Amino acid sequence: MSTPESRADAGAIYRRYLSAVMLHGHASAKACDLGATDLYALNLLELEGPMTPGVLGARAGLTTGPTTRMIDRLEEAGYVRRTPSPDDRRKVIVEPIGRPVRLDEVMTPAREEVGKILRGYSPEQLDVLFDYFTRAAEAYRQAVDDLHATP
Amino acid sequence: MSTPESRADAGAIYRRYLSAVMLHGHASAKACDLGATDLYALNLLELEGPMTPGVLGARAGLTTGPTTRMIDRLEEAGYVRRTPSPDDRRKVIVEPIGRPVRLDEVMTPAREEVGKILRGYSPEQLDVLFDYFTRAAEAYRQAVDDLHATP
DNA sequence: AGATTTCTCTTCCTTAAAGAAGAGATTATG
DNA sequence: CATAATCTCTTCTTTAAGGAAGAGAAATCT
Repeated sequence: MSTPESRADAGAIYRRYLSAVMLHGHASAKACDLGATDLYALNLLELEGPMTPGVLGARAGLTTGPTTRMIDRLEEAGYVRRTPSPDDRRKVIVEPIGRPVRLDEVMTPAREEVGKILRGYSPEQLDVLFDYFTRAAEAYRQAVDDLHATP
Repeated sequence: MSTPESRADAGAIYRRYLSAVMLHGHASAKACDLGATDLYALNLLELEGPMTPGVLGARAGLTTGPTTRMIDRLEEAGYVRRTPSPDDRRKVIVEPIGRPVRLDEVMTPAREEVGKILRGYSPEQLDVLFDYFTRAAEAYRQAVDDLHATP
């Protein structure tokens, strides 16, 4: 499982892994009646924290009309909350509410399975994995920014 | 970076990582004018290999009409190819075409950045990571199946 | 062989999400 | 202090994707 030959299809393994993650995310969202854009916004909020409808819409590639309605949907479904901005009364802050309950629930089986996998590693191995998670997350976040900058 | 305290927010790190991966996948697809369903189908094909429109549509949660049109879109965009099934002339096999060029291109910056990160690990550490990728992919794939089974 | 089922595709209709334009409120600017 | 700019939201229209129903070809069953 770690011979030089097997390292050759590292790319394939990695693509397969990414596909599985994406597939699962999508399937979970669909099971919660969450559209693609709504899921995108939730991921954005999870990753970057609370932001105004303006920037949220811009980063999701939406004009203001759809942005308002998307936030309406997310708020009604309990994923998000609108708070007036303290320093500018025109603005609104959209913040994710803890963990989206419904989504969390749907993802539980996968999380437990992954947890099982992770518990099979030694502390040193876990250090490697979480080091990777941290750095890869930042790399992907950065890549999204760049994509958004040069369309 | 590996103290017991930091292990406490393992969940947060992992969620953040998943969000970043999803976000990047979505953003890349959008940059290629790929809708959510089309991306889902591509991931499915990447993960499970060629399949008929029937099963593809079923696994994507579509009826036959939208399925045909989705495959039309993917085929026209060069992501997929239709081949007549050799053993049943009613059937069609939908197979992904190598790596989707356009999508591949858009994802290049992230891939290179992740490659850079991976090259920073020792062979033993890479073994751990790829072992994880392999097992997690299977876990997610299984979870999607289960989601699909019990809606 | 004839009837039935299976599979894909086509056509028409419905629905959900996105764009455009502008109103109302608030802040910044000259 | 008045004008302009900013921010969110509303309304109306457009577009893209999905559902329903059925046709045509081919396999399966009796």
